[in-house]
Amino acid sequence: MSDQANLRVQRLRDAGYKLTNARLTILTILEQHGGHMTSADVLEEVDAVAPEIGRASVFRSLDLFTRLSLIRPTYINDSSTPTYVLLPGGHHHHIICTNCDRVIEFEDCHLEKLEHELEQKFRVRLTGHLLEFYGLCDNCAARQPD
Amino acid sequence: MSDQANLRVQRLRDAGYKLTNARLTILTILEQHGGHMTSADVLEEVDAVAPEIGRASVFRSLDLFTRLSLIRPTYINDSSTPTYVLLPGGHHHHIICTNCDRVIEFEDCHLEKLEHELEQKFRVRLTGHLLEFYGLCDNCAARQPD
DNA sequence: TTAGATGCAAATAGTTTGCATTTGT
DNA sequence: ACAAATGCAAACTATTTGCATCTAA
Repeated sequence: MSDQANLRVQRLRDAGYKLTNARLTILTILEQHGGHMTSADVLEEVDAVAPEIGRASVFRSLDLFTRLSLIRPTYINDSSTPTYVLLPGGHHHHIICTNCDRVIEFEDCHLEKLEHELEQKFRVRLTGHLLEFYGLCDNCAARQPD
Repeated sequence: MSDQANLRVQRLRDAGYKLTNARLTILTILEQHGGHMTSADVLEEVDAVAPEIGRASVFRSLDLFTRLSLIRPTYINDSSTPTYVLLPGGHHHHIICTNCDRVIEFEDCHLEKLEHELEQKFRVRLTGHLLEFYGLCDNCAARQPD
C-alpha cells in the first residue's frame, strides 16, 4: 500500500470510522485507477472485484470519503453523473474542455500561500482543494475560431 | 439588465444560439439569485415565474449554459444534486465545509497569471475557472478538535 | 459486547428522450 | 421559410432507504 493510501486509511481511523472490507476495497480501487472515476465506474469495478459488496455501500463510502476530503465529486463529462477525484496531499488540477469534455491535468503552485491566508482569515481548517479552468482545448479552439 | 447579464446574452448570440424566452428567463433567474442554485431551485422558480416552461427546457438550458461556461455545476450540499454557480467575468471562489456544507465565498487573485501561462502552455482558450477549498468551518473545527 | 456498517431489494428522485408544435432570425 | 428550440409525458437511470444481519474494535 502506498504512503498516500496509508494516509487516507489513517484519516478514516482518526475520524473514528471502522476499517471495513467495503471501504478498503473501494478506496483501493480509487487509488489504482489514478483517482478519476464516475460512480458508475466504481460500481462496475466493485462488481468485478468483490461482487458481495452492495451498491448502497459504494454510495455510502463515496459519501463518507467526500466528507473526509479524501475525494471530491465534480462534473467532468456529460454532467448528471459525478466523477470522483482523489484529493491527494499535493496538487491536482484540471482544465476541462466544455466542448469535448477532454480533461488536461496540470500541477500547480501558488496556492499554499492563499490556503494559509484563508485559514487565518476565516478560522477554518482546510484539508484539500480543487482548481478547475474551463474553456476550449486546442482541438476545439482550432475548429471554432471567433 | 446588468452589464454582466448583457455579456452572457451576448455570448449566447455569438455562439449562434437563439435567444428564446425559456433561456432568457432561466438566465435572469440565475442572475437574480446571486448565482447559487440547485437544479431543483431553478425548476421551482421557473414554475413560479413562467409555468409554461417545461422541465426539459430547464435542463437543456442549464446544459447549454454550462457548455458556454456561463455557469458551472458543482457539488456543494448533500451531493447527488448539482448546484449551479454563475461564472462571472471576475472571481468567485468557495470554501466548503465538508461537515455542515456551509459555503464561504471569497475573492481571490493570483490566478490570472496562471491562466495565461496555461493558455500558452496547452494552447487552450480559457473562459472561466472555479477554485474550491475543502475543510472544516470555524464552528465545526471548534467542535471537532484533533 | 455492541455500536456501527453491511447487503439486499424496493422506493424515490432526478434527468433525458421522442415527437408534434412553436418560435427566433 | 425553416432550422432550431420548445413543451409535454413517458421512459430511464442513478441514488437512497428500511431493515435484518453481520463485524470491527
